[in-house]
Amino acid sequence: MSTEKIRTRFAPSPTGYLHIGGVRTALYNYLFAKKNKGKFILRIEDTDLTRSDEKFTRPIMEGLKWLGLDWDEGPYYQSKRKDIYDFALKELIDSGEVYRCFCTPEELAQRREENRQKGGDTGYDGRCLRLTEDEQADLEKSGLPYAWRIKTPDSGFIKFEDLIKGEVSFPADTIHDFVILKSDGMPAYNFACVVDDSSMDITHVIRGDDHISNTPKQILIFDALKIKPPRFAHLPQVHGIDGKRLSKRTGAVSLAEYQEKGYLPAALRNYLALLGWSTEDSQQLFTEDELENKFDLSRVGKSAGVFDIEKLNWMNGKFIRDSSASDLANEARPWLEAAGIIEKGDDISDRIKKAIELEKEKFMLLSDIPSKIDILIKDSILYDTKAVTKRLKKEGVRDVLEGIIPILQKEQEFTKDGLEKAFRVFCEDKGIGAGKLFHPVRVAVSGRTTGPGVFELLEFLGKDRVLERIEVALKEYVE
RNA sequence: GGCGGCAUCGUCUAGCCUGGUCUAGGACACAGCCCUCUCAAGGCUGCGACACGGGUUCAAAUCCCGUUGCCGCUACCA
Repeated sequence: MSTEKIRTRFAPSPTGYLHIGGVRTALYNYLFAKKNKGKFILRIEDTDLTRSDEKFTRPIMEGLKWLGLDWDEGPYYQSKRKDIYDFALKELIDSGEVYRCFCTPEELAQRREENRQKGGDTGYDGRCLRLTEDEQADLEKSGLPYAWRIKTPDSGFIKFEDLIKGEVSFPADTIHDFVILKSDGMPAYNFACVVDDSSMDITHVIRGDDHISNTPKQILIFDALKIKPPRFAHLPQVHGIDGKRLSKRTGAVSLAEYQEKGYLPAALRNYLALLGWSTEDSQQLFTEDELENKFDLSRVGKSAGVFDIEKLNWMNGKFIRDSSASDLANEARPWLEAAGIIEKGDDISDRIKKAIELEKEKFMLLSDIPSKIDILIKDSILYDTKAVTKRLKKEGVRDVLEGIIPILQKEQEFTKDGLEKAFRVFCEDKGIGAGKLFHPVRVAVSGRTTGPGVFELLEFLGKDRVLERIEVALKEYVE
């Protein structure tokens, strides 16, 4: 065991919302750091001045926090670290590892297209490397903007040992001299990434495997800088149900959407952890501590996974059922307010918590809560047409309901046990099946065929409201 | 096209390194049954996979080679 202090990082670029695949990458970085008592660092990769926007950094950070992925350091912004990249570039200039390139992006794109048509190599042809010193000086004097390219070897192999994929090897001649400093003065991705990973002492680079072909380029930069590269772990991709990269068409892709739909952070974390990682016994449900203790990069799979919303839904319901009514009520506050079940800023009453407790096993999402408990909380209810037809517009219902009223009135305690006993006796006396009474009563007092057990329902509503609703039902719906 | 990665139930996966205990285990979904005043929850049962083709071996999901398929990269984007 080395005593090396583990440091991981999540490095999103602020060019849009927080993608769910990115969130999983962040989670794995976080878990790996926690598991090894290391540090998790947040770095914002905003070197693309045209696509980056400050307005995206906030939702990214809020999303991470919501999921419980708090970072130990940062956020560092690459756009504010220009001096560091310039310094590294200076080193490479001094050691002769880089050269100026005066080709414009347009020229490059055109040449690339031509080469592609011809079916040839699309990489940079190294023409600026062949510029004579005089030519170079002239071009520079003319004020033409230029970029810096790194010299890459044209024979041999670039290999590295990936913690997940094993040994990965690239023929060097497939990697052409690439730009490390753009003509606007900003570092290109691979350069900024290398300089930062090294200056931030990142020990393990854990990222999506769409970066695997960037890795040899980065290794080349590390080598040129004479720095030992970190360890790499390339995570398999997360795909949509169509097997392609996750896209809007195949479901929600932004973390915010899951939050808005009523998923619990703990459930999403659990689900995402299992999308690519597993324990030997295939354990499905984890507490936060278990996740941090059991997570292990060596047990991350190699193949891409499909994001399965059905399983997430099940897991969310599972976590909801395991939550206390009081915690649930607090988590559900935004939805309760939106539904008018509580006023903005009000305390959540014990009555609401009790209602949540009664219906807890039926929620899949937090957003399901209001529509399930409203019949218990609101003053007036809507009668479902189908429920009315099925249970109230039947022969004998009037007799039964009218007959039960005095029984209800007589009930002093109005507890579920007492009520049940009274109801069963009533059925016995009348010689009718329990269903003949229970079903109409449920619909009469709740307007629905579904909900808590009738006696829990009656007890919760209380005598006055029960009687009142039965009267309404009798008057409006029963024939 | 070139380069790279990947391949076990519909989906997430265990097993593969260290061949036999695998008539391939778990979970979601689906179907049925049980429980039951409804809806759920829960329990039980069922359906369902080693991509294909060659080797190696007494024995292969596991090792080797090839084929196919899928995905990614191939930018002065990250």
